[in-house]
Amino acid sequence: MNQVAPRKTSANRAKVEAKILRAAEKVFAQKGFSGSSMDAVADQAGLSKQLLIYYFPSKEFLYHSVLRNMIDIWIEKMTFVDDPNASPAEIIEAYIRQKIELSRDYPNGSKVFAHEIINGAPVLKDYLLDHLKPQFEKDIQLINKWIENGQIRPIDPEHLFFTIWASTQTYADFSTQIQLLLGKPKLDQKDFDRASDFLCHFVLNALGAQK
Amino acid sequence: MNQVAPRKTSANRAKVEAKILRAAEKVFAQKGFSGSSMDAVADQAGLSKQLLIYYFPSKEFLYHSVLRNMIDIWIEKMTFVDDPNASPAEIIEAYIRQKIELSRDYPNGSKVFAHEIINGAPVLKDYLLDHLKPQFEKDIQLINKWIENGQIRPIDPEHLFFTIWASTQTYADFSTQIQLLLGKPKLDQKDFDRASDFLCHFVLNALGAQK
DNA sequence: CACGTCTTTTACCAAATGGTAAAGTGTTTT
DNA sequence: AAAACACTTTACCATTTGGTAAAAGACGTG
Repeated sequence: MNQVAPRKTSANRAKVEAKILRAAEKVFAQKGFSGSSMDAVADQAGLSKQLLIYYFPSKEFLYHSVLRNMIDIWIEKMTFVDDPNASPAEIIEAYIRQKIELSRDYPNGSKVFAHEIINGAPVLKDYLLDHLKPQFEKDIQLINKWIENGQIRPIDPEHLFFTIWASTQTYADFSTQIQLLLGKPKLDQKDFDRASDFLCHFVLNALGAQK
Repeated sequence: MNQVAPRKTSANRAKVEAKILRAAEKVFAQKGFSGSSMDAVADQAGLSKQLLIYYFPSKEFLYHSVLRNMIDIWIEKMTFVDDPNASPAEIIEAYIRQKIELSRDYPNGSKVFAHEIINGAPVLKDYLLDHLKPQFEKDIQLINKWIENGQIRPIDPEHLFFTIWASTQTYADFSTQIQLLLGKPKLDQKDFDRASDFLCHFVLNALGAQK
């Protein structure tokens, strides 16, 4: 039957699986699903292709696992925190900062999603419809309420989200371009802070939202 | 029986090449370079793989041709029009609108670039350094002058560009997601107009730029 | 130590991939 | 009409791809 102690082998397996998922995330981030090979993932993870296949029996399963590993935290950060006591400015500022943190902390995850969406979201489409869209519509309503109450300027709430998503995720997805133009080999904490500060001021000014 | 002037064969070749480039753009847009096969491009163009290879002797050459085909118009639209008589608001509004038009008119080109940049810009890096960066730095200076003159609020000019680029290109690159959330099978002219209007108002308000 | 279970390696394989070679067809030029 | 050129098809090929099968090793438990 089942062991009481967390069976040494299982513990090991979890570690190997985590290592593989990190490696796969990196490879898929660069080349997308079709452009990535199991061999490349195995190399990146430091094991043989056959062993990789032992842990993840197919490329599709591996890809789905990578997505599943990120999707919940991802969608959570794409929706507002529901705090009825906070002001619009506070909610939006917290929102922007957490999105930038996501780009900083999970650049590969962000790129995997970017590939998936550019590709037409063949895998994530249903999930986005079921989980992101309802949240999105709720958040739209909240923004419309703010507009009705005169708390922010009247703007197109849908496009506000598209703009915030795009301009926060660009620090992950297009980091190469940004590094190139800033003349930096890599974006550091200061760059992300500047990005957050810029975007918060920018968006709050655009909305005419007082802190 | 046949035209003498612009050598019938050459004229035909130009047409076939154009057809192939359109097809390749579409395929590369979906899967990126490594994810695309010559077979897929040939299929999309409606000819045999061998014939495709006759016109474009290698996949790399085809990819480079696709990029070369877009890059100049692309970089041109990423830089300000130098009109010393126009106000900041006018320049920026024109800039945003032309970027949105680019997303509307060349969604596949935009996605090919997106793949290329996400991938680390292996092909375009040098070109961006040589052509985009100098223009970028010139435009930064112009914005700093506006700030000094009190024509717009003081903001981080670099990040202003990153935000405008991201939020205009998202209507091409992430159109799947936007369609999904707007509940539309395709973005139409009205959607692009709304996006332009939103972004112009949004950015000009954020900058405190009077029209 | 012998047993079953989990892990790793070795050996293979059919399909897809980018590409070559050359034969055949059509068209233009001399 | 013949030579020269441009286009298209057919045949082929080495490598890479995702994946299977099974043997060999590692290891804790009875």
